[in-house]
Amino acid sequence: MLQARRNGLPAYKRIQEVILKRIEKGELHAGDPVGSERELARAHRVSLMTARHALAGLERDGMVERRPGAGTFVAPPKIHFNKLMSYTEQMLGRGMAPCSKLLCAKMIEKEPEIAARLALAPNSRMVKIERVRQTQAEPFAVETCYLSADEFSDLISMSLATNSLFTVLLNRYGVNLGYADEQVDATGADKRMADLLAVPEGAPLLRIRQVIYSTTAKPTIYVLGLYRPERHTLFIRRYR
Amino acid sequence: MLQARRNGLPAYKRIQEVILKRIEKGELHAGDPVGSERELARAHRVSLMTARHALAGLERDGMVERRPGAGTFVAPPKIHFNKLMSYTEQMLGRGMAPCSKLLCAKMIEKEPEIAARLALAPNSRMVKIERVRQTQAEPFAVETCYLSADEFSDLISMSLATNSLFTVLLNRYGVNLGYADEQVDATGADKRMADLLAVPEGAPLLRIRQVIYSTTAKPTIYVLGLYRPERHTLFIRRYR
DNA sequence: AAGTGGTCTAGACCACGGC
DNA sequence: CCGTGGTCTAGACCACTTC
Repeated sequence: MLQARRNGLPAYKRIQEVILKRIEKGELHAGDPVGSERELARAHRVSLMTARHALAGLERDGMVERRPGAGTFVAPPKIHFNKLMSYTEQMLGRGMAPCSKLLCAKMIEKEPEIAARLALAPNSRMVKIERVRQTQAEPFAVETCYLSADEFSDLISMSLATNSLFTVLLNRYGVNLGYADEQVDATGADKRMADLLAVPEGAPLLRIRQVIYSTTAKPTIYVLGLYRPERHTLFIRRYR
Repeated sequence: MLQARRNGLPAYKRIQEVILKRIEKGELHAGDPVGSERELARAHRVSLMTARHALAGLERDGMVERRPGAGTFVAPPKIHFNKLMSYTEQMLGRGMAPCSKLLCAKMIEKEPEIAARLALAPNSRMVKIERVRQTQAEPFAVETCYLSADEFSDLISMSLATNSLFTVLLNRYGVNLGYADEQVDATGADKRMADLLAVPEGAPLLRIRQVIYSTTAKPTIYVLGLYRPERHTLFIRRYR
């Protein structure tokens, strides 16, 4: 019969999308059976192996659980550990309104240490964007982003107060972000930070240095974040 | 022909093991082709789908990279991000000698907040183990572990100065640790910590609270760690 | 053009779970 | 017992990369 490939999609992906949509719509809840391999194969008129491939993929993504001899069931909603999310996404995920104040958006050069983090030549021009993150009127973080000026020159003129940097990068430049390496430690607030974050000078702050890579493994953004510990905790899950 | 299942192993796992062993032995290096699906199928006398299944599994585990139209190649050795490792394992992995000083190992009770982290009744008895971690003579962390006294009562009499807690748990109690949830923030050193870590009072410290779960998802150890930031940085990789 | 991975078929037997 | 997922066969066509 050969794959019909309506939608241009492989059969196994079509099956996955049907199941995902049913979960999304609320037709299927955690613990509900999603249908056996044989059922799905019959319903979608594909072979067993193809239905199986579809379910195996969903299991790998943590969407379903397969229990030998029993069936395949919708997995309980996962807490997203170790996920790379923009500030906007993080806030919305917690049901809060993202709110930040732009401190500066300008060109810099001769910052060889920062350039090195982005794998650029030592004296490369870079865009620097500094923002205070806040909940209501209370500041809880200062985040400073650096990007290559060559690639993202007109970023400084964009409305980053209202748009997520991630979104701008994707829509304006077609850059998809893939993963990030973070370096976490603690430091004391200097005078300026103390002022911006409304804490005493020398107060302990959580410092996160983050290099965000595109899906093509190119270092794209360097972020230096300083967080008030009583207002921001980092959650990590480690696996054996 | 039916699967012969010598070794009692499925064919695809046998194929995986053969490849993994060749990498381990140094016969195959990063970038080397591991053989095409068709080659492997012929060599192991299995069908294409089975050889394919073997390679797909290795790819999921990050051991090989598959490039359509080109072939399947040994993946570059991966840095172990977000891995749950004992202090001993971490030190050995960096080529350093693990060294720690036991401050106390005793029974406690009436610590409802800690008991709650381990999903125990509020007034449960627990084992408390407090250790200073150091490189040479320089202290860089204080780690305090809590475990259920019911299950691990004779832990206090064991030689934790020489043995990894992870190892003791596995060998003595048959407990296999699976994953951990960490909560990271910053705090200031109180008088006692300042003393133990040889820093000024109020100095910023990285604080990591960790609940370590067994492979059966049972909360087993609660660890409170305080780290000197200039001597200890946390590395995390986040994925999109 | 030859070879590779990606998708797919239409069957098969096995071990295991729940009734 | 019957249905489930887990493994496997012996073929096939497609899109792609490499030469």
